[in-house]
Amino acid sequence: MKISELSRHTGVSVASIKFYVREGLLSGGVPTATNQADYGDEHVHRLRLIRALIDVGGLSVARVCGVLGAVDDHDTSLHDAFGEVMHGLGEPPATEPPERMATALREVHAWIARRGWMIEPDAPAPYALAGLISTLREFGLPAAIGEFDAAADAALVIAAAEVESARSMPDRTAAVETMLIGTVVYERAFAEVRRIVLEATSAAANARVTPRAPRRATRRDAH
Amino acid sequence: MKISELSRHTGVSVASIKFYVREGLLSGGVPTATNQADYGDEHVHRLRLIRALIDVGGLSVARVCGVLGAVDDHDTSLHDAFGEVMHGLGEPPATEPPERMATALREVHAWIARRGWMIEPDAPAPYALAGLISTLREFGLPAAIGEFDAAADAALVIAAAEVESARSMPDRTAAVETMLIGTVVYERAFAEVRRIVLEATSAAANARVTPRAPRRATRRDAH
DNA sequence: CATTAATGGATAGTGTTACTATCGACACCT
DNA sequence: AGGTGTCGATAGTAACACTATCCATTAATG
Repeated sequence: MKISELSRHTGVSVASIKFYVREGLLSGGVPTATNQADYGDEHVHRLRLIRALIDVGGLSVARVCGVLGAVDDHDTSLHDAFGEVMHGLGEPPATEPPERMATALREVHAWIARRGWMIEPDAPAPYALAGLISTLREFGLPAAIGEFDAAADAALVIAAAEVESARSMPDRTAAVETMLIGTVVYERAFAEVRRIVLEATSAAANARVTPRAPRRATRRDAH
Repeated sequence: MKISELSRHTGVSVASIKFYVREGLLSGGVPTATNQADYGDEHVHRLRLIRALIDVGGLSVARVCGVLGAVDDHDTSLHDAFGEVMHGLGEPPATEPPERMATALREVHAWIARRGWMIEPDAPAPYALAGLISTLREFGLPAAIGEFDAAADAALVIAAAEVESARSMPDRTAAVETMLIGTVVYERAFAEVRRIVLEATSAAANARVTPRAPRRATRRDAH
């Protein structure tokens, strides 16, 4: 496959493909002459993965580069590679005053222990969650940790399915990629589900207050 | 309060505050002289809101401007303002070939109908969800719509609490702001919960395969 | 076989975003 | 009186993600 065909198959411009190769996200094609190289299905696949990470996950090119580095490093186990990936997906440390969220952080850790989960001590997610909880409280929302139990249960089911999908993959790379794409895409999917639910809830609450007679003119209807 | 004090209270540089005022995100202080203006608590609050939208929600300054415009427009109801906000939070339309995700879109709409939700027909979330589902399938993950039922139930509980919090606010602006901050921050919090769960699940699956005797040398331990 | 189009590799340029720095005139504070 | 703070305006900057151009070479086409 020539680079122009790779471009057409993936919808990524030739110039961008060259850019990704330069940046080390994508390996170059196999050279068949001084000015000719051959690209295969693995390039198509990798390119799709890159675009999903950038478009869906909102990662920077540099971040994608790091994450894919962990994917390609065959010396790490599936779980370790996945840990790397999780670490790479997280925001850079918030550099926030950690004492402001010390209470929330204790709650989060207690919650994790209560649920019996094993989390690496330097995982960024608990810190991030604690920061978010204290932000919510700052804005007057109560935000008890128990609110997340139902969300965690929902996530557990999907996570188990994802891990199962990944483990059933033919090779390690495919497994890591599956975890990766699952993490990024399901994460956004959860967010979209939440938005749908939120809109429905808001509409329902609105209907309760302004009940079932939409034809009755209000001040706003006239504007 | 002088601008330098406002800066110290919020951790936002004076130059950035000036920039936000220029861009219309933040109103200027009340001028007390040619070169003096007075800032109040509402500026502190607004600035925190802006930073939360940018840092937590990942919105661009332009997006924040639009969203805050809806917040400040007193001619829209709480629900309508919230709809504006949801619309403003979404990604710009994916410009993806919609036929590729037609199946997923039908499933999403059927699911929404089945759950009895009222969603505005031009809401971006269902399209986004459909796009994500077809991306998942493209990568070999089954992604049935029913997988999201548990997540939706979990979101429902929190959404109801959020709407309740918002409706109990003293004024409309505070209510919209509460919805806004809730949407953005809970969304990220859900994502972090998911990451914690995913890591725990991965660790548990790993432990099952390589059980409780980490000292037993494997091929990989030696590398 | 001549011509046109495409390729690889290299380097330089572009548009956007989110600030940041500087400036001059003026004002507050001690 | 003088040093710092401030306003409003304008210009500059750093990062990012491409995009454009160049050239020697080679594939594809008539």
